[in-house]
Amino acid sequence: MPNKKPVATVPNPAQALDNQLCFALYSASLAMTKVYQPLLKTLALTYPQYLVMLALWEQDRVMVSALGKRLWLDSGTLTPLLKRLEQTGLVHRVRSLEDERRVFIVLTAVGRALQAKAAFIPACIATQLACPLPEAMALTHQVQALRQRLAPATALA
Amino acid sequence: MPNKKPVATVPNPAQALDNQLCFALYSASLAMTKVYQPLLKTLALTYPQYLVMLALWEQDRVMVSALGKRLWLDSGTLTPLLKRLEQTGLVHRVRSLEDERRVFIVLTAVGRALQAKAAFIPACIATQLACPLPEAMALTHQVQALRQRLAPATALA
DNA sequence: TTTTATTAACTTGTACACAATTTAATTGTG
DNA sequence: CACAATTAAATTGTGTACAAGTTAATAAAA
Repeated sequence: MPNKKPVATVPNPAQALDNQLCFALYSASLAMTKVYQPLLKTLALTYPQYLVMLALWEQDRVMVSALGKRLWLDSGTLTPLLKRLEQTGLVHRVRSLEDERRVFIVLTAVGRALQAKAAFIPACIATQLACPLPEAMALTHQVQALRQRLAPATALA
Repeated sequence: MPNKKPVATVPNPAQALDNQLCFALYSASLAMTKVYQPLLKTLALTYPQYLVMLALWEQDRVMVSALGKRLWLDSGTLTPLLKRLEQTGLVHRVRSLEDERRVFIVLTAVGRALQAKAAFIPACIATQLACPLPEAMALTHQVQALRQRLAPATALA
């Protein structure tokens, strides 16, 4: 074992890990994923796939790029994910005839039916959050507002 | 092109994407990463590597598992990341002589010196957040509290 | 109307995350 | 001491994320 003691280097609070909003978001988001995972396993969905399905249950027959805009993800992420959803029979990927660059994502009957099977999840999560609904909603709005403020800094298109 | 119109399926607000705290966190965290990225590029660090360095600047000469506890990450994630940091000369990975299962992570001189070079980042981010500091701190605490509530649900050890 | 520019999706390569398993070392127990 | 149980890190395999570049199709401009 190294024979020196642990070294605390800094007194710069701006660099303290626990003062980083980014780290709070990052670790909370990962922790959230882990809470969803056992529930999603029963549906054979990954967490990002679940988000895609939530978006499609609201509106399907959308272009890959529209889905990306909704989820803040690019085609490099979505294309392989959507191919997996197609392979598991939840969506169809339909090339547009009018404009063959476009691919529309359409729910299959199975994909649409999955919505009812997934309906138990929000309540289940709410229980595990141990957080009053108004408080959870307020936090959701604050985080959405933050994302909105970050968007112009990152959007290139 | 599919000749049917877009289909809005559901009136279940619990399944609405914009009501999901998980999605707010997920997308905000990814957006945050994109804001950091051009800054971190000047330091040749990825975003998770930056978080590891923040942790090590607070305290180095720590076991991989201790670092994992601090960052909520497991050895499957950290081991390859730390090997990359070792290759770029920022840390040493020192196998303990007392207990050869353990690996201590120790900053190199270069790794320690990087802290000063990274000191500009928090202020730069704060500017782009366009968010008053007290508000950002309050949000940080709320998200940390949420993570804390999620932890018992996910912790297995 | 050729040419140029733009667009949409896809592909490639790198780096996470993490479940599940493996390896090796240490500890605990009889 | 033997030996089962535990521990720490590493490995393997799958699935994101995304930058950068490609391909093919459409739109715009000369």
